[in-house]
Amino acid sequence: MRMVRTPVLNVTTIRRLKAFPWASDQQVERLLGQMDLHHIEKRTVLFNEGVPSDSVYFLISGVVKLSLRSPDEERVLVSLISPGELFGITSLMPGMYRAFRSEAFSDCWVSSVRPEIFVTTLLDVPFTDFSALMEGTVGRWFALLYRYTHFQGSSLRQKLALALLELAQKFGIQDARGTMLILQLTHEDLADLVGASRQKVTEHMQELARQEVLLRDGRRLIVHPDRLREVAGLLLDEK
Amino acid sequence: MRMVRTPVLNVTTIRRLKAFPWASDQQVERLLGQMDLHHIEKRTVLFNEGVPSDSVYFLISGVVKLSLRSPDEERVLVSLISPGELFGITSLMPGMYRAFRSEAFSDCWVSSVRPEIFVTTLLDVPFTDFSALMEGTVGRWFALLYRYTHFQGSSLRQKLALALLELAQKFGIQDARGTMLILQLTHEDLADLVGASRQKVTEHMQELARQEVLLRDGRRLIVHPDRLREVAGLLLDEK
DNA sequence: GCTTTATTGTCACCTAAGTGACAATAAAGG
DNA sequence: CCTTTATTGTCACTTAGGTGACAATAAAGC
Repeated sequence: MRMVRTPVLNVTTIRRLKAFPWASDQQVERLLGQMDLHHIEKRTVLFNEGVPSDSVYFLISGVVKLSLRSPDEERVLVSLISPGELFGITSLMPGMYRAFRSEAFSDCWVSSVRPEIFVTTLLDVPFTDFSALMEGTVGRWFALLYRYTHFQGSSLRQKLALALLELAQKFGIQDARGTMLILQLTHEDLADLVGASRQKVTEHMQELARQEVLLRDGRRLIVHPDRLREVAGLLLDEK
Repeated sequence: MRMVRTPVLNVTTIRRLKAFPWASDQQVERLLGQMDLHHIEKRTVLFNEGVPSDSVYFLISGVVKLSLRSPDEERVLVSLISPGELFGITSLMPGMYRAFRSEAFSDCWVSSVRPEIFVTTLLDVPFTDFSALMEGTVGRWFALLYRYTHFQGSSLRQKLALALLELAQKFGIQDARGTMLILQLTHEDLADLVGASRQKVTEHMQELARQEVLLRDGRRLIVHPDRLREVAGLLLDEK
């Protein structure tokens, strides 16, 4: 039997980890009183991508790994979390699902708390207000991060589909034939967006048009989000 | 002479653009009273990467492009902003510099406001508190987005350098020989992190060791952040 | 210390995408 | 309408990195 000594979680620990440097001792103490402590063994999954976000986590010791599965079932390692870091912060935005899987990369001590408590303790403001503001501001960054992490391990074809999907959400209007992008994009713009050459984008766009994933009306694009999602290798419930 | 009609910027406009849906009419009105309005011609640069962040922007009409220059002087198109979106939100975190260049992709109407005013009007909380909390929570996402956007148009060698640089910041301790990563990483982990094959990572790691950008002490890595930055193709003042 | 398992090193071969070069269209400007 | 310029289409060729296969080490378990 392996002995595990429970770490002390007090203001001193928090200060040593350089977490929440702006918060007062009282605030930190109040927060600590409402956080619980878990010991997580290496390779244990804390949460999976796609599940509802209902806690904020704080890493006390060990290393946590954030990952994602790519279209070809490989795992993309998105980030490694070091002690003193918060993670699982999709829970600070309303109705969001986990974007990444988090699992213990080594044995860890982790503390968790409900996002409402986290916010109201550290900032004297109603959670719903804070949360809505977060979504309106940082939500866009998040969509970007989503696209870029999904680019990893994707083919040009899949990257194009992901990029067009994002454009359809932002610039699409419904049309009898699908979703029309109200935007004059050249193949060169698309190439810059997915990090590819103009020529290959031309080739793939023709291929996508041939397969009726999209069609061109002059220089306007009309796309089928469902088929794009399929091409991008996303499950139908994602995003 | 081209006529430009100044758009009306009132609560109705904001509601039509579906911006700040959570805010009350009074809040929106107070905010509008403190925002100014600019007409920006196509291709005009609003801000460049690397300059201090001192305003939040709101796009009323047109399209704004966020971009980045890659190691080989190409431009990476990071995102296209649609009407109703906020951008330039690095200014919501303390002391941050612009990560991307923003320029008008078409003729635009843009409104701007100081971040302190933005936050205190929409949320009844001191800006410094809000800003610090943002940094402590969302700041990590931002670092991730930074790495992923810089991956675009980089070679495996450069991606490895970027990834190791991030790891050095998180898991590095000073050592006589450089910055030691207190982390047992296999080449396979690194490969998952940069989206490459294990074999090629092995080859490049040896090459980097041969050029004394890093050295191995058993399974521990000791890196030279300055040389990594050079390999990654970052200017010395970046990050 | 010896066996087993994980990691690293190396190579030949394959493939997706980059590149240069140019023709074919389409849009824009007078 | 005609000219100029931007965009798209196509192709042959090159290249970075993926892949499979296996040997050489190193670490872990007993």
